[in-house]
Amino acid sequence: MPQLSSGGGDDLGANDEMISFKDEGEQDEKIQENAFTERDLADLKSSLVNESETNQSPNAAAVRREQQNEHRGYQEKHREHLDGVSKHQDGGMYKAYTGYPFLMLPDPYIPNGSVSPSSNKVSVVQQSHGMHPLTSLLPYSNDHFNPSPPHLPTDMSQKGVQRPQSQDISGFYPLPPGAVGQMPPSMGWQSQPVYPLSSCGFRQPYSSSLPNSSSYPRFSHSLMLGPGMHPTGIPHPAIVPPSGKQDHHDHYDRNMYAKPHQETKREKEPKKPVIKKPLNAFMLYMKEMRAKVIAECTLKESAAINQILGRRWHALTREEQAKYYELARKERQLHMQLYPSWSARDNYEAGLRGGAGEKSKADWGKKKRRKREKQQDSTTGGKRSAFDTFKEDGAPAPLLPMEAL
DNA sequence: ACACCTTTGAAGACG
DNA sequence: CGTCTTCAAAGGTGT
Repeated sequence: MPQLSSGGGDDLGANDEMISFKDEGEQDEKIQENAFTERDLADLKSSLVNESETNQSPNAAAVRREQQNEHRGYQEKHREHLDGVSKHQDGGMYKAYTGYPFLMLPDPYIPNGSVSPSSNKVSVVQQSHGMHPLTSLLPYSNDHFNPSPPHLPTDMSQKGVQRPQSQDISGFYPLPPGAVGQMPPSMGWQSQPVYPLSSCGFRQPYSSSLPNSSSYPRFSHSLMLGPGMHPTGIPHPAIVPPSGKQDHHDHYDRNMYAKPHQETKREKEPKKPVIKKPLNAFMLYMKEMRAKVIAECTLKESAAINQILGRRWHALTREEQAKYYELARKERQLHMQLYPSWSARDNYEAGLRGGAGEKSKADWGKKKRRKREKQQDSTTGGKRSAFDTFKEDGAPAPLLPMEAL
């Protein structure tokens, strides 16, 4: 991933977060050492963006309003952050984190898991069109976010490391090879509770006193047989019909099972189902928070919403982000177990985006060329970011975090 | 009908 | 090994 400044001063908290998850031991010290500095840089950059960024989109005003609100909140958070840093340097939070991978989440899916059904407090801001099944793993209440000592085999995401059938994962998704279809109903892809969206008061939505998720309707996967079905018989959100562009109502949305017209269309074109990439931490965050932002900011345009979400992501504390990184890690593990032979490259070649099925190589090349041209416009040479947006808007270019120091 | 926009992160490709 | 590229989601907008 292109970084504004690679090396010593990581510009964004997200990246060093990943380092903290991925590396053990030696990284630990570095991270504790740099915990404040890096975060501070991220804060600095974020505040720069909030203060000066302008937006050319039709929703620029709303985005700016959001920025201002966020910035106010951010300043408060920044004060708290100082306390947090001292905690980290005491060997608290990050000591516990360095043992990546770790599982600190209570398991709402395991019938006899560590969390009783009554304590299955899963606070989910439900989108109108579905919820990622793993999102329910998020213990949004900080009370439940309790980093525990790692008890997983070390870094399963490392290449060359054999993918273990980790107990943790098999607990979530008891999927021994060849027996993956025996997922207990409580562990199937379920519909998620629908909680009312907040108003623009921007309250913290993650109350720990949430209704028992068992009181919400569930759909056992036996009801979900359909195009999004893994060959093993397990429906998985990563599988989408090859009809091209993904239905905006998620493939794991219960509504997908009530679209016979699409069904007939698929029957006409029986193609190999497409296995999508597992969602990363930010994607999971977006999925969860999108509805909230829409409600608060009365925005609908995804591009604008994503800008806001990007800023909010950076405004999150490490602890808050860690929830999503952990969730994403589980997502990847699950994905690896369900589709061991899948590679992200499969979807590169399929040319899924926009997808009327497979794209010709010429189209694919065109797209690549366009992207290259676009990136050449950017002085950073990397992907556009909120930071880049500034520069295009003619505002004086902000100092890069390192330059600001 | 479909590409684009916009975000971050993961992973593959490539020099 | 470092950098670049693509794709995950989303839905309004533009062609």
